[in-house]
Amino acid sequence: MNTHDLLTMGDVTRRSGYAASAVRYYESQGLIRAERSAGGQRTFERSVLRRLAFIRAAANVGLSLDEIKAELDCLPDDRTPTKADWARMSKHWRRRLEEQIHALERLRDNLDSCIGCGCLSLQRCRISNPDDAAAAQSSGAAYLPKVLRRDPPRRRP
Amino acid sequence: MNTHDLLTMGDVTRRSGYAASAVRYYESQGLIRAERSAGGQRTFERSVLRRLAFIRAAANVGLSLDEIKAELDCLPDDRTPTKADWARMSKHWRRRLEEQIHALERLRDNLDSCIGCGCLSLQRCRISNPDDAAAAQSSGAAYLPKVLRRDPPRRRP
DNA sequence: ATTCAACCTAAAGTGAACTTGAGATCAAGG
DNA sequence: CCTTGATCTCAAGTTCACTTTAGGTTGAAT
Repeated sequence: MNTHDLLTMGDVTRRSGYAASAVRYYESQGLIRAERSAGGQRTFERSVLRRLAFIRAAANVGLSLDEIKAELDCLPDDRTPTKADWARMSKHWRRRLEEQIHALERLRDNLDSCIGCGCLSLQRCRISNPDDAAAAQSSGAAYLPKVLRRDPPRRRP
Repeated sequence: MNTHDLLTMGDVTRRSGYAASAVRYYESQGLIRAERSAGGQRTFERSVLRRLAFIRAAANVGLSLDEIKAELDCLPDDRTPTKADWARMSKHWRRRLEEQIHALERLRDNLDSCIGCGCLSLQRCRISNPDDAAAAQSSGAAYLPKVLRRDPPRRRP
């Protein structure tokens, strides 16, 4: 560990939990920045740890690296983020989180009601038999909460 | 649309919302089954729509195709699933859904408390500054809910 | 001075989940 | 019969988010 306020790659991997290859990749994609020592080795400012933590959390919320980069780009890395910066970003996240939570809750509740409804044959239960609804309406899988619906193919982050 | 009770590829793509290539892929992976017409074209039983809806929902819950296949393999496709079949599978899902929901809620609440806590500089707030906690403890990103933590590298579906 | 872990780069590889392309065949209407 | 649109197969390509490999350099400790 470096007592100086610049971090080595080793410091960063140990403290962020990311592999060096991932850290280098994030740098190559412009998500984090690194200076170089005389010999060409990376040196990081402490703030990179915050950015990496942010990246992990955002990825967990389901943002793609491109989206994360877009968010980070609004956060000038030469100054400490202000409350306004943070609030702006979190509004974004929060909406996403809430959507995910509600979508999952709806899905869960549909499961519950299906089990509870006694529709043994699964013939008329909406969740188990969405094809009829689809045939009647035209769009397939209509019972799925919108946020979770991956329309035609998945776009997978 | 076919009035017969066997479906063509076109019926299936229209009614499931999946692309033909995806349907063929799922067949190749053993997630769904198809008979063949004299000329070699696929014909599907209606139940394939249920399976496809199941696949989409399960994928949305975050199951990989392998996991989905494992679940589907417990569902004999020659008979209508019983309540027991369904209950068994849903127990699996439900736990997963609940974990995801709780994890997201915890993340959201952390965001809230961070915004509410007035830590303008983000210097001492745990969510914005997990590096200090990490340094003190040793494991990085300790504030992330366990289910969401993607430890070293991502496991990405 | 030597050693050796820690770093570096560039390019290629990985796995999941599909999609695309090429070229051939099928099925149904006119 | 002919045309047209739907399908077929098989191989190869795509995207994402990294990791692995190979081979060379750095820098702190002995």
